[in-house]
Amino acid sequence: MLTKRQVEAILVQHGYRLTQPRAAVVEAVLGYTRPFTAEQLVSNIGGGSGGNGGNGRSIGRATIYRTLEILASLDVLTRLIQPDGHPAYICDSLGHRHHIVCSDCGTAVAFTFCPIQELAPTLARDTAFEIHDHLLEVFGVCPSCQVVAKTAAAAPA
Amino acid sequence: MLTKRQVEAILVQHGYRLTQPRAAVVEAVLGYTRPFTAEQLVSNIGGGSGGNGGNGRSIGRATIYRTLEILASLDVLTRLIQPDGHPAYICDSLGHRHHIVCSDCGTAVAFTFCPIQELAPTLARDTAFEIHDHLLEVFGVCPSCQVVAKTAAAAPA
DNA sequence: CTCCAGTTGACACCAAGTCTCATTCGGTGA
DNA sequence: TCACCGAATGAGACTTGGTGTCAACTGGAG
Repeated sequence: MLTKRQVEAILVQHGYRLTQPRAAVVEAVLGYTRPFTAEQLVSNIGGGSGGNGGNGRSIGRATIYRTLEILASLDVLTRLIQPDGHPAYICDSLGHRHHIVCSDCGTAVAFTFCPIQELAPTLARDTAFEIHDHLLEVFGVCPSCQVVAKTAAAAPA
Repeated sequence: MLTKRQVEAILVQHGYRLTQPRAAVVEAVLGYTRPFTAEQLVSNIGGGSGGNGGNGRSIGRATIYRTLEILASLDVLTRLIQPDGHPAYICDSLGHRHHIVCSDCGTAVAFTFCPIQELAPTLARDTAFEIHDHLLEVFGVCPSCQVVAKTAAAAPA
């Protein structure tokens, strides 16, 4: 997992300024252990109620969206699609990876193996397409939600 | 490819009424050879300009969204994600399939081979998740757009 | 310390999709 | 054929998620 320092270094390396709002977004983003939406971040550190931890400044909606876009372009964040179809972000190590997301609690587990990389040559040959990119998300139920579901089924209210 | 009759039969089989707006949506949907968005359909057969073919009735936005949802739930339509991240629909034969979509012109080609079905057992074992569903889209450039791109590169304005 | 370009926050705007509700209509039973 | 009933419809307000604009601010180089 990346640290705040590392992310800040990446930003500076790419010519982005290190501002307080950006630091706050980075800190918030690193605090999430599961996928979060831009709007969640807006309601956490933008305007509204506190829970900010450090300063009392509120961060603009546009700034949050812009910063997320920058972090995603630097591969600090991965953009993924939630089971409900909405886009979300998740922060984990660098590199190409996909996620398996729990439909109940939203927990995401990354896996680095990408079946598309194997499939691509065949697919390119069969369809004559030049393959540039792909989108892969797997949805299911995580171990702890499975336990909850079984418990609920065994002892219905 | 399904016919209008077949789709109407599927609707009736599942207890849905066969109404004029639904028939119009089905007809419009079957007319598309590439992915279309709900909003495209709204501007085609809802309100606005004609091009309706048969009757001059305009179909409500809500009705179109509702009908698309029904058709998708009956597997008549497949819901997919466009290169720009927006959801779209495509109408092809029944059954589980994925699409490779051209980032330039939007042409989609289906492929029935699903790498996730092979990957699922391993993934379930490694992550302890119970796998229920997945989302896979491949993006690239179709043969004709490749030709266009090469022609444009060879003879720049 | 000064300066300036990058960045910010506020807010208007837009697009896509959902919700509500009075009205309409398809299909069934008489 | 007709009446009836509940599903379906259309209009439009509303919600949600995201973008664009612009004056003011600020990090950091000199």
